[in-house]
Amino acid sequence: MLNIQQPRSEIREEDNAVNDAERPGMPLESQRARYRRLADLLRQGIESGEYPAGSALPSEPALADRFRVPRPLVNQALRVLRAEGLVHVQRGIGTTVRALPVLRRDAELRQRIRGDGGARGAFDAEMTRAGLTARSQVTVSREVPPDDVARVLGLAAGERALVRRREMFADGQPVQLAASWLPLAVAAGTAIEADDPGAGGIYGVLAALGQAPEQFTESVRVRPPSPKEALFLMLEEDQRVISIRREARTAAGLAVEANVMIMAAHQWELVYRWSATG
Amino acid sequence: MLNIQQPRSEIREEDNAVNDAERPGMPLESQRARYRRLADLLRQGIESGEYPAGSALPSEPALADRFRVPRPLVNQALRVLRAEGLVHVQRGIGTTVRALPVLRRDAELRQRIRGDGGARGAFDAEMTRAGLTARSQVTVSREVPPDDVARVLGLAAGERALVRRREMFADGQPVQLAASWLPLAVAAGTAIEADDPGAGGIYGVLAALGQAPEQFTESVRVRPPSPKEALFLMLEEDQRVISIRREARTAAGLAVEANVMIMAAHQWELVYRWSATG
DNA sequence: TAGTGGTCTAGACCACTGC
DNA sequence: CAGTGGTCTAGACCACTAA
Repeated sequence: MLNIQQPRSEIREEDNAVNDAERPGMPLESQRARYRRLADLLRQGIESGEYPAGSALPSEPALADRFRVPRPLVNQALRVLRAEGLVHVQRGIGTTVRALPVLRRDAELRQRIRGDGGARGAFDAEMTRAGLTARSQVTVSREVPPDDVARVLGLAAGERALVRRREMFADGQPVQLAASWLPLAVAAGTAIEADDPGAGGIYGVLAALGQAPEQFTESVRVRPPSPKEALFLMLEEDQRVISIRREARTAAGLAVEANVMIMAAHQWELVYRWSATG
Repeated sequence: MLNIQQPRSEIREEDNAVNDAERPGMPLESQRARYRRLADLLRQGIESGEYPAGSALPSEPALADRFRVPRPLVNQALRVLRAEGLVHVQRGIGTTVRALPVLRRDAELRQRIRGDGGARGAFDAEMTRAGLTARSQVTVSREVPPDDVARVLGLAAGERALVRRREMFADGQPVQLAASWLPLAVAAGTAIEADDPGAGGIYGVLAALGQAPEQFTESVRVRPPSPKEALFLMLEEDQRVISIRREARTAAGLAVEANVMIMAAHQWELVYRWSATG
C-alpha cells in the first residue's frame, strides 16, 4: 500500500541507525533531523577509517539504498559534511574524503624566519615541517588597490600600488591566497618588484631601504568565500574562509605593506605567540 | 493545468528576480541555484535597510508568495542566511535580522589593560568602547580538565585543576564563553579562587605569587559548535565558532594558565598586534 | 486555534563526467 | 550512454508559540 506521505512511525520502526539513533546533548531538540543523524553516521565512518582520507564515498543512490532514505536526504546530509570541509564533491564523478591535514600558520615563526608578506619563506618551512611539499606562485604588478587597502597605505583615490599576488599549494593542492600591497613611493623600482626579492624577502629589501617594518597588526575574520576565492581554494559557498589582513609599519608609523591572506577556515590553525614586555 | 513537475521553462518566464537573475562571477556555474539567488535577494534586502537590524522578516509563506517559489525553497534560502549569522530564527515566532555589530577582540590591548584570563577587564573595555553594555558572569570551581588542557598544565591523569568559567554578554546577548584553567599547585587558596580576584586580575595575583605569566601562545581554530556552545551562544549547527586556546607561561616556562575561549565566528574580529623585537 | 518555521517524501529534470 | 551529484516541486506532517 502506497501512501503519498509515508508515516513517520513506520520509518522509525526500521532497524536502522539513521532512523533510530538518538543523540545525547542538544537538549532543546527532542528529535534531531534525519539528515543530520545521517551526516553524523557518515562523519563517524570517515573518522573511524571506514572511508579513509582520499577515498571515494559510495554514490548517493548507494547510500540512499543502504540507509533506506530518499536520495535528496543523502544529498542534504552530504551538504553538511561539505560545509565542514570533510568531503569534496565533483559533479559527475563522486564524493571523496578530503585528504589534507590541518595546516598551521605561526605568526611569530614567520617573523623570525623571513618576512615576505607573511608568506613564502615561512610557508615553505611550515609545510615542510608538516611533511608536505610546498609550492607557490607569485605575480607582481601595479594596480589600484581596494579602498580599505588604499586607506591603510595612505594612498589617494585611484592611486596605484605595487602588488605581489601569491597562490600557495601544499602537496599540489591550493591552500592559500595572498596579496601583498606596497606603496609605489616606497617599493617602485626596487627588488620588491622582482619575482624573487632575494634572501631577506621583501622585508629585507624594506630594511635595506631604511623602511624596516617594525609594527604589525593582523585582523582575523571568518566569512563566506568570494567566487574567486571559492574557485581557487576549491571551496563551496557553504564553507568559510579565514581572512587575515596585516598592516606593517615602520617605527615612524609609516605603512609600508598591507597584506590580505585568504585560506579555508576548516583547514588552518592560526598560532600567535608573544611575550610580556613589561 | 497542473503538471506533476512544473517545467523549468515556464518558471523562468516569470517576471521575477529570483527566477531571472544572473550573477557575475562564479564562472563555473552556468546557473546559480534558485535558493541561492533568493538568499542573495534577501541579503540585499537586509543590507539595503529594507529589513533593518532587529526587525522581523516576512514569514516563509509570505516570502514564498511574493517570490512565487515553493515554501521549502524559501526555507532553504533562509538556511543560507542563518549559517551566515545574518538572521535568527525562532520556531513558532519568526525570523529576525540579527542586531549586534561585529565585536572586536584585541590581544595586545588585553595584555595592557588587565589580564584576567584574557577576559573581563579587557572585554568590558572593548564592549564599552563599541557602545555596548558588557556583562559577565563567573563561576569558580575545581574540576578534572579535558586531556589537552591537562597536558598543557602538566597535570597527571585525573588530577583536578582550578577553573574559572565565564559567560559574557553584550547588550544582554551572549557573545562569548571562556574557561580559564590553572594548576592547583599554583592557584589553590589564593585570590584566584575568589569570584573577584582584585584589581590586577588573576595575572596580577600570579605576579604577586612570583609566577607572573610572560609567554603567551594563542591558537585559533574555526569549527562547528558543540551542543552546549550552540545553546549558550544561540547558534545553529550550520554556523561556526572561533575557538581560541591560550597558554600562559612564566619566564621559566611553567604553564600557569590554559584558557579556552569560544565565540560565534560571524560576530567577531580578532586583532593581534606586535612589534619586531630584533 | 492559527500561525510560525523544520523537515520529509517521491518523483522528476538537469549538468556534468567518463566510457 | 550510463552514472554521478544538484536542484526543484507539491504536498504533507510535525513542533512550537501566542492569542
